[in-house]
Amino acid sequence: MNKIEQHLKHHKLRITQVRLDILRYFQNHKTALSHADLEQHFSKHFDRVTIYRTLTSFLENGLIHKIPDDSGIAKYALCRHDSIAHSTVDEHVHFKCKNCGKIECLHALEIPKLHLPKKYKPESANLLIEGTCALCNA
Amino acid sequence: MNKIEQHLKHHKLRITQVRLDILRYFQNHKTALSHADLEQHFSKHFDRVTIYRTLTSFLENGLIHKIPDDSGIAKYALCRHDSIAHSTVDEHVHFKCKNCGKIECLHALEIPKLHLPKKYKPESANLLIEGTCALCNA
DNA sequence: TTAATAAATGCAATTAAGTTGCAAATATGT
DNA sequence: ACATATTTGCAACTTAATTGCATTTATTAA
Ligand SMILES: [Mn+2]
Ligand SMILES: [Mn+2]
Ligand SMILES: [Zn+2]
Ligand SMILES: [Zn+2]
Repeated sequence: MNKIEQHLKHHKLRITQVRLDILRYFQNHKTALSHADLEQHFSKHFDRVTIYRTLTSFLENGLIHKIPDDSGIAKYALCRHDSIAHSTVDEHVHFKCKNCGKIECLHALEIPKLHLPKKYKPESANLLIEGTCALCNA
Repeated sequence: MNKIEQHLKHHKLRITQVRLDILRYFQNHKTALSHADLEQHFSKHFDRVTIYRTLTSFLENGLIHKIPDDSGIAKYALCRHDSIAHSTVDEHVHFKCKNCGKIECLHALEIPKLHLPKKYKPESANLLIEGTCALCNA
């Protein structure tokens, strides 16, 4: 039982080929991925609906998170609680490059807590910064 | 020439019935609206494509802004530069209620500037806070 | 090792959001 | 009132995502 299989096990997901392959693919990419990205790469091997359902199962079981942007196309990236405990919701900033279009997780940057108007109860937050990324500025 | 007509004129848009009606509708609603919301209300009077194109023209001409959330369904709200100058990009926080589903602009809350990693050049930012709103907590 | 079973997959069909082309209608400036 | 560029309605189309169902597979327990 290798690392990736353990990762699935740990999140109570059955070990199947599509899950192993897509999980590894996420691990090898530092930028967020859309269904279309995965379909492009895996359509020879798996049905597009299976890819959708794989993303859904990863999302529901906390392996990945969804990153909203104004495009309306869902993008996902790995959660980083590679630690033992299945906890610590890691809320971090996302960066979208206007040049190359890629979205990155800035795990080092926390989203600052704001003082909301009376009676508003915050539970989670999403901060997306747009601009040009390090690579495109090089 | 009333207030709403002037608003359109000021943004170099021709004065048409659908624009007057939809602009007024935005002014009367404090929460963000989707195309579906507008279609629900206006389908008797205007074609759905016309409503899409009205939103696009409002967006391109700075009357409204688009608010990204994880639903993938585009929501829009009025920009508030009712001032004379066509400027001052007002970047503010948005709040989405997990109970009633409504999205509000928190114009009073600015998005804090963060220190990004080297070579990243920020240009704009979107912050969406989710939780329960004042009304749902009352 | 096998058998039982719950879960996952592939495929076809469907829903839903948004876009495009084009002819007809209309707003605006002269 | 006229000329013209813009806007509108309608039909068709694209794209993203979902659903139903029969088949296959992973897991657990005999
Ligand atoms: Mn992230
Ligand atoms: Mn707003
Ligand atoms: Zn870039
Ligand atoms: Zn609410």
